[in-house]
Amino acid sequence: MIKLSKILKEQLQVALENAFPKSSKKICDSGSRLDPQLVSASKPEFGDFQVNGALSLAKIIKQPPREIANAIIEELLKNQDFLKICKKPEIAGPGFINLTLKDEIIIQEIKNLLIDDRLGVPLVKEPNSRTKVSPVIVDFSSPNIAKEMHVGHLRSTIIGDSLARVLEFRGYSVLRLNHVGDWGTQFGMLITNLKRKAPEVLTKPNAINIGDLVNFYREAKKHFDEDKNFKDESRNEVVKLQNGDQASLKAWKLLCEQSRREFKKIYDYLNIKITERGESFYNPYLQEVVDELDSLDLLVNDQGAKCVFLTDFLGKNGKPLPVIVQKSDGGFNYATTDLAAIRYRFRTSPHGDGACRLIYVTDEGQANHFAGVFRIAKLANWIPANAQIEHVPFGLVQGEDGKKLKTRSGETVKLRDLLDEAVDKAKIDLCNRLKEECREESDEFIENVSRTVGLAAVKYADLSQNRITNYQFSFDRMLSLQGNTAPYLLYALVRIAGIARKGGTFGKLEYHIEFNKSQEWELAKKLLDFDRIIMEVEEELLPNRLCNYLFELSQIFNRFYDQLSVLKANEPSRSSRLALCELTAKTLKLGMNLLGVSTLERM
RNA sequence: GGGGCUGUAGCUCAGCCGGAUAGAGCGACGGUUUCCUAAACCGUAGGUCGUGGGUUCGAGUCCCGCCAGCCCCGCCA
Repeated sequence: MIKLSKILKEQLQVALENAFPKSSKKICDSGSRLDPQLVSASKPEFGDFQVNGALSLAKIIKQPPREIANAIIEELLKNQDFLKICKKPEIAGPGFINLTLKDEIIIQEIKNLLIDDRLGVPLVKEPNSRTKVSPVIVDFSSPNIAKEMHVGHLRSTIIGDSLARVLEFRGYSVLRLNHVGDWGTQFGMLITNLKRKAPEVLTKPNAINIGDLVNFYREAKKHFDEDKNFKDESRNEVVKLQNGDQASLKAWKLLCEQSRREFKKIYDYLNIKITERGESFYNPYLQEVVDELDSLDLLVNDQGAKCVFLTDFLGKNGKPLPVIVQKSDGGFNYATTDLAAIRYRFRTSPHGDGACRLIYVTDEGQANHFAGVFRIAKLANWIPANAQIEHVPFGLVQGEDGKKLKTRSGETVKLRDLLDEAVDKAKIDLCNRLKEECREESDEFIENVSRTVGLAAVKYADLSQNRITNYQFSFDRMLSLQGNTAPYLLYALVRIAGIARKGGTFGKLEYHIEFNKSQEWELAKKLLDFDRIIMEVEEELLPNRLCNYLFELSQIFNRFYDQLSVLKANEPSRSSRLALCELTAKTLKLGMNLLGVSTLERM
């Protein structure tokens, strides 16, 4: 319905300018236009849209709001195009104008959506366009090599994937980057341990697996902390690695490959596509970054470390915040890598990605770090004028006690274990219900349903909450069959699939549609709102807006389903209701797909 | 000390660029099944939007102060 609301906005604008030419000209001369403030109605009894502009314009125009509203309406009534779209506008309250769409317009819109795979969501570029659209980069997930993924990676992975999906659907070319921790001092001890414990892995491929590797990490850490010789050797190993020693590089590569294989299992399980480009990728650019900052006179040598002091960010004691880009030992740190990454990602090919928008999905704790790094990138002129760079922060995953989520024994929860537990619980619920309902289903059905429900529950629970706040993780709540949960949405879809199985025909070419019940109108109007929501998610990068919409849609559908029969209705209601079912299913499927959630026909 | 985020019903949370009488879900209480999956639907109860000011036709929303919780603040990421 965004097309319609654009048309209405333009008509209102014209009406406003015709009604108040003097004020309008004044505003126009100052470079803007009078804003009618058209928004969707806050309540059904106010119609479909409300115009708030008359209230705030009262001061500028120097007339009471209701008079202004009246004048706007008079102008609107002269416009034949407007009269085709809306019923007679009404003034309400202190000066709101309520607009209600004509029935035939809504029905026409529903028909349009039924044959539109994009459900009204515009493409950012034409499919045939030859001009290359610069990519949007979504930087998300980013686990560390040689460690297992844990809860800490959950939100970034799920939210990042969903945002990437929405941007892709809008037609952007999206580069999903996994900025894995594949470089740094920890590799010294890992390689040392590897060389001591299992020298054969350097000659034979695939001689270790991640389970061992994780133990290796623990072991290495222990030796490093306790054994002085080991420590020295590790430090030496870091230097060898950085200097490109062949054996060390081989060991490093092996570690990365093994890790990568293990990460891929999780991404495949979650149906998430991501391209690995670790920190090490930017190694060749680190010195350039420091040199360039130096040539711009941004660097200060402080206690041996090269720092950029940010005068508009205050650190301790009210002094400018220092950001270290080269340590006193000559090494680089994460700020340097992040700067090199920003520089590379915005630079044009072949020396960069040529991105137009850069999105970082990390926890809120890194807000300061990114603010500082972004500021330096701006000072160094690495961010093109039209480009956007954004940190998309999210809150902590907490247990039901409100503290950081841990296992019963107090350890970090492994991502794989968490997903398995969700699927197991979904399976138990499913089997109980099958028993109660005396249903017989194949093992394959049970496995598929429990996996889909379990993973959907985990993803949806995370996405359905405003990402900025801390998120209280609860298997019971997310798997609950009531409320704003994945199973509730999946169930609405299953009900529609049931109608299709028992005689409903979807995918017609011609639709004859007539509505005469409030439940039909309410559902129809909700369906028209999908495109607006997607645009909003793209702009605000808040997937919970989409979840909210899908939940409300499911609620409205369930009411419709409960109170009106579809297959047993007489024509033309039967066909009209079938059309609503079809469009509801399309909308739910597309919406959940954009959340990265798979759907089911039966459950 | 400086900075960021958060504070809305018993619990978990929505709340759009400031807009009409602040919304869901869970939990509680009451009701609905010859019918397309009742995993649903309908109804009742529940609020000083942390707090004190300010801005204005209008503030949960914007600005300032305060309180509480979490996080960050030079060689980890």
